[in-house]
Amino acid sequence: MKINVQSDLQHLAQDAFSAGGALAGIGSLAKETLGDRVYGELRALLMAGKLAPGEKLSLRKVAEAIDVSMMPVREAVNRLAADGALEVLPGRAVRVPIMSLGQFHELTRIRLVLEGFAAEEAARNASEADIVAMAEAEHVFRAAAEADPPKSTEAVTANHQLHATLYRAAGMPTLFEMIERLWLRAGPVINLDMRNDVERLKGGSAVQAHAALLAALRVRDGAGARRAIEADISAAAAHIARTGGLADD
Amino acid sequence: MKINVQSDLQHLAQDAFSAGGALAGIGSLAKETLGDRVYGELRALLMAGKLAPGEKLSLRKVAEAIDVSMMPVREAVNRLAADGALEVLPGRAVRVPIMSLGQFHELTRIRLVLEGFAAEEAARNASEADIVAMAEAEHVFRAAAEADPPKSTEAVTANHQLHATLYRAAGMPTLFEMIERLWLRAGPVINLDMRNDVERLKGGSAVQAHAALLAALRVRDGAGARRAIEADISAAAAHIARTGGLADD
DNA sequence: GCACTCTAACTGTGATCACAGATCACGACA
DNA sequence: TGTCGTGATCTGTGATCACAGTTAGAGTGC
Repeated sequence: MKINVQSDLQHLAQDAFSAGGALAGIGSLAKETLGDRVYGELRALLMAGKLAPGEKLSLRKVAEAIDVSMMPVREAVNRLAADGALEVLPGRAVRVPIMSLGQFHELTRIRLVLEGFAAEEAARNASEADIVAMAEAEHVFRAAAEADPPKSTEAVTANHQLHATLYRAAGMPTLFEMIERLWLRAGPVINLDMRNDVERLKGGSAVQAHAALLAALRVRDGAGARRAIEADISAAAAHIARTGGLADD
Repeated sequence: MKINVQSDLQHLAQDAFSAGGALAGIGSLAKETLGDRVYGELRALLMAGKLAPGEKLSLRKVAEAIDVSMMPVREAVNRLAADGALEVLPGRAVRVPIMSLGQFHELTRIRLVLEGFAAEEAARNASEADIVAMAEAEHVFRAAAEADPPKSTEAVTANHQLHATLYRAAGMPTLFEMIERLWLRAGPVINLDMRNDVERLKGGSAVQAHAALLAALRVRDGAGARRAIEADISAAAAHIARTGGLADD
């Protein structure tokens, strides 16, 4: 497991090198620090579920894997810990938090409120370009989910892109950040599940919810968009609560 | 201004020394790091509105003021920046974020959703002890607000305690943390306003909302509790939007 | 063969130093 | 007197070292 982590980190380090160059051109003109880069890489790893709950990280190992000193890693880990995406135990150890069933339920209820609100706002404010982008993401997601065998990684990415585009379209940056933070917490659980249980993708509840969402958005039906998102979240959460192997606590 | 900040920091450093000792006995048995202590002090400063929006901080000055090295301050500032409570500008500067009117409106809308939800949950789950604690906080708040001259600092503290007790009573720790983070962002604006415009306290809209809240809680009226909190937030936000001196952007 | 002890390696935390970029005040020139 | 340049100072970032506490594994005793 540790070995997998390191290989993942090295892999992402290379990706981030090129991706960083691309982002430097597109994104903010402000030069990003090394700490920002490490933060982004660890964040992507967590969001994609590449780091399993309970998995321990070592600042030195991570630093060596992506070829920087310990300092930027410390900064990144501290920020992720502030986000609740990592946990720094008093006993000199940092790990991916282990979520209990109760915590997962709470997270789901908050997601219903916050993402439902964002969906309703997005129905009012989304541009045509936003809706087109979401339709494309939905198309990619469905293709990946219905492939045989399902392309789980692509499905996870497309699913996130679909949701992120929706929430960004609400036009409330702070709300978007808060939701992203929730996804960061849920990522290890949700995506680990999606990858381990690809059959769920073929069930179609997600595809169905996404279709209903797009239909609602096209007629600016805020309540309908909220219902669609709530159905999507609830279905996924119910499945994970059953099979996610969460601690009883 | 800078001088005030430093004196505030030194003041809090002394307070935190004794408070830390008390907390060590009451709170988590895990020994807190220096970084945690600095984080708590800066957080308290921000929450109380002692640091004005736009005010610049210096890692070295803060470190010297509370007599630690730069490292714990770096960690604390990074965590606060992740919370959105501080801002690290690319151009080697860290400051309290300046909130625009639009950002404040967004923050208020999110607060209405999140704190309204928490109030509704609290109405279901609050214990008698919780309600008693809130009644006491309300009493302290009213006394401080109606005194002549109004004791603004005490009022701010009591107000926060009242709300915090309510949200904690919802029994959703993650939700509570998210709300606290919102307060941390709004703190510099809200409390700076409360201190500068103590007359608002005498207006009674807050006192009125608090009374309605307690009445609703006592009969487990979730919808009523939500309405009371929404009224409290809306009234305060409307006042600040008028007189808070927020940037137009 | 099993349990225990002790040590060596490893952990995050904190301090200190080096460095490049930003800032600001002082001084020179027009 | 006004404006521009310039260098001393201060900024956050990153690296390196020291340290105490934890952990895991090898060795020893039963």
